Amino acid sequence: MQAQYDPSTIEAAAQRHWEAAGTFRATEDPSRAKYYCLSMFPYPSGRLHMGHVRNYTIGDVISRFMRMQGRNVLQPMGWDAFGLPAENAAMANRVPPARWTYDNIATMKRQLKSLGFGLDWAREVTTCRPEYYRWNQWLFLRMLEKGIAYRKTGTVNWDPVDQTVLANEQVIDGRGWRTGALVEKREIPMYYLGITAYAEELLGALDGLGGWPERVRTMQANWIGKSEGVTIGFPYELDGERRQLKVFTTRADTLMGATFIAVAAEHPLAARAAAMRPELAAFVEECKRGSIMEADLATMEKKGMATHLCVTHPLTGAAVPVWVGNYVLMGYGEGAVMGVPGHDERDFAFAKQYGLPIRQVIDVDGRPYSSDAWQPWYADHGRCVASGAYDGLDHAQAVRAIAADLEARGLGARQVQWRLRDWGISRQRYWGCPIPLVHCDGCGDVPVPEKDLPVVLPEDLVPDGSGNPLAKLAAWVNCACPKCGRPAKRETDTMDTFVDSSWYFLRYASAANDQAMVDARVGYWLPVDQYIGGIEHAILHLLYSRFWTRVMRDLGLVNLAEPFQNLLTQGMVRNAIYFRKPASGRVVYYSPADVEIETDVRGQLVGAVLKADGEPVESGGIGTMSKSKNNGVDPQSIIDRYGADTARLFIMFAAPPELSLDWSDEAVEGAFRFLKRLWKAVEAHLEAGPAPPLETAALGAADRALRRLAHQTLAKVADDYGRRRTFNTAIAAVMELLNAVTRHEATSGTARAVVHEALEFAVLMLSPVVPHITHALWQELGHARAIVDEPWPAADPAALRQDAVELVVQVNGKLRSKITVAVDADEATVRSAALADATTQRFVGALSVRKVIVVPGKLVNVVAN
RNA sequence: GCCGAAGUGGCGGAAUUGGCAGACGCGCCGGACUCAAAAUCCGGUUCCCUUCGGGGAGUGUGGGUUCGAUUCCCACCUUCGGCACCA
Repeated sequence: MQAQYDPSTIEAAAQRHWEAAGTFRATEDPSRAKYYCLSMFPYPSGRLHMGHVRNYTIGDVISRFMRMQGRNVLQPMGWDAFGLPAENAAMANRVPPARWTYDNIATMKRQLKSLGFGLDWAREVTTCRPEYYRWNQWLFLRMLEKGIAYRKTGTVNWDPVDQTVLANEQVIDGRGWRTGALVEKREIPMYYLGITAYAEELLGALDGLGGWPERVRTMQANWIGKSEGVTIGFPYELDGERRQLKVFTTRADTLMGATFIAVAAEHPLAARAAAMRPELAAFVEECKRGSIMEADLATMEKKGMATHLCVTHPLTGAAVPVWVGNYVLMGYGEGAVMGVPGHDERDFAFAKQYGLPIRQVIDVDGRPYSSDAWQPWYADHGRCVASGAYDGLDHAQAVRAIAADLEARGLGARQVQWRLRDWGISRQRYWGCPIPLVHCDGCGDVPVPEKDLPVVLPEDLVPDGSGNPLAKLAAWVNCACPKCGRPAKRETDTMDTFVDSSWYFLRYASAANDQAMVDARVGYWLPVDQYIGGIEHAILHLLYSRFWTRVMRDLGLVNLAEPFQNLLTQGMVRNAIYFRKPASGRVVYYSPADVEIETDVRGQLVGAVLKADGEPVESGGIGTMSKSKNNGVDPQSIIDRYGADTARLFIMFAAPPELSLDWSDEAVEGAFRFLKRLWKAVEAHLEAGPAPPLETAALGAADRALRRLAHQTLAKVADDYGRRRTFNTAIAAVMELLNAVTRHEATSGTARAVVHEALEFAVLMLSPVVPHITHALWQELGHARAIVDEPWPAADPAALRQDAVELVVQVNGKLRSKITVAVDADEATVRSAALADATTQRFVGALSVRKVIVVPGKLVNVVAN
């Protein structure tokens, strides 16, 4: 056996074996229990980053562990290959997005292989290939037929200089990223998918997703945002016609306190009033500028302007002024809200600013109300006051009574409102799946017939930042109308890339089928048993996938509603941030690899200097690895230097998967050191010659203790991998076992036999995390079968047996002593043993014992005073 | 702003159902080996006090429940993730 651990040769050998044996090729086998382990597929951005390594290592550990548990494992991989970064790269390098994307895929695939992930590459999916996205188009047309997909206008960011639509991330401080021009909002026709029709089901089914983190279910529930309230009509007359201005509210009990109405800038009534007053028109225009992002809308200064129109209060008949408010969203509810300054904080601030009346109509436990300053309890539920017939009613009673009265007059109805909006999928971008429609002057929007699918995206265009290059390609745009045959134009919008990722997990199970989107194999593999990905996808991607799967169910294509049975959301990978801020000019960030840390004698950080010039740099704390902060670590550099196993071990050991993980060069070194120690421990054991067979009856106390630890560790590690998913504690437990093995006096034959068993267990238990070194060590330990095909070993109950157990003794809750009692000692025996203990007595002293609490197998607490 | 998390030694973290706070690893200190260094191995390492037996404090802050709280409850502070055209 090699005395030195040499990762590069053993990793190449292990990978060759898996490749040659087709180890990870998954085949449907109804006689075996399947396990579908899915990691979120990457966007091919260039090279793998540490977030990918973390994601895929977690998936690979689970896959390999489940394989050892006897499951028929499917672990596929693919590429989320459409998207904006490819267009940005195209502009920067004048290379078509397709070339850039395919080159990146080749690089990243090589990297994934070098990390030793057990992936079934025969099922690889690439979303920018026509054989994949043709099914996006096909299903979109089915949705159009069913009315699930439909057309309406939507708001986009418009760059007036480049004459192009901007993504939110291309808008920086309200200006276009390339031109610096002030961004405008613009209404354009788009295609939407009716996810709101599924809102009730998507919300209700969350309860059944016990394998998902509670926080993700809560976030989804809040996102869907079911609120039960009342739609209220405020009557008014316009052009001699009686109309109603509708608002939605969950606080109909405060209707008597409504002193104004605020409408969105895009509301028809605002447009109508603006036509008569230039200053209002200017204000409406101002509101239409600026961000379409909710975070910006929520934090911007609340502004308004009177329309000088009034509507009638539906209960009192009083005139209520209508204002335009920049904080009212056209997309939510009716695009208008009733202003109740007395009991809503935002309305209160608005009323104060514009001198609108503030009225108390809810009493909370008789607390004194003053309209001078807002108090948080003003928004609490209470009883109606100054509300005429409704005085004295509580929240629920008042809502019911007011809704009934409004309904009787035809001025309102109880209604369920959703925060969730329909999913706009049109993108005015080139590098995406073409929306299969043709615009004909005579026939309107005509779907491309199924026989003409796919509508293939040309792959050789280079975008220049001004508009969509597809629109400039006459040969592609101009076509014949499928209905009347006359000249027509293709739709140049492409689909949101979330469409691609909403069903790729189904395609893996139906790989290479060119006749259908999905086939019967979905029935065997789905649902996904374990899905792993970043917490940043907790809402959108997961919600869209749940929706899309239901649509396919309703179209009779699949027989399931929930695609992901268990979900693990992994945390971010972070690293230190260092920078200098020159007196003039921009902040410069330095890679932590180029910075020398200075510590005091306790190891506490006192300063940092740049290696290049020895001058100090400032510390910016710790943040997510990113290009902008220059604090990323290229996984390739770790693989090249230490091997894939060290990279995998470090990343799994440094933190539990759900928490963010802080990079540490020293800890990587530590992981490498552990693997060297493991190698050396096996080598030293084998050097001493073959170990005799294990004779359990002949073991001494020390041998029995080591054997017990080895068998206990088997159960602990299986629980950590399989149930708790705390890979860090699993690895720590094997480290403890290895520490015990190396400390063990292994001179006798029986001792060597126990050590041999413990080493085999350690190697088997580590094999999901570090598959290459354990592949080699397993061979060295004398096994012909590859370790990847070995089952998880069974613990021997006899090895776990224990006669005596140590208990903690507390006096008044403080640890004071320890006693050893027989494992089956009854409570009275334990109690008297604790009280008889000399150290316990010293602390009890003259105090009288009030109570003795015995927790079997754990502790005794003596309460005395 | 709204929604969701997380705060424990010098650092990453452990404590699984309310029961020994700090497992495991990093760093640091001391020692062995070496001409020397690296590598490796051994020992120590929460803080404060100590007559070296031990004693006291301690899990972001402030309160509460309990024989017992890192764990449960209330309020607050800080940091991080998402907010619909980044993926």
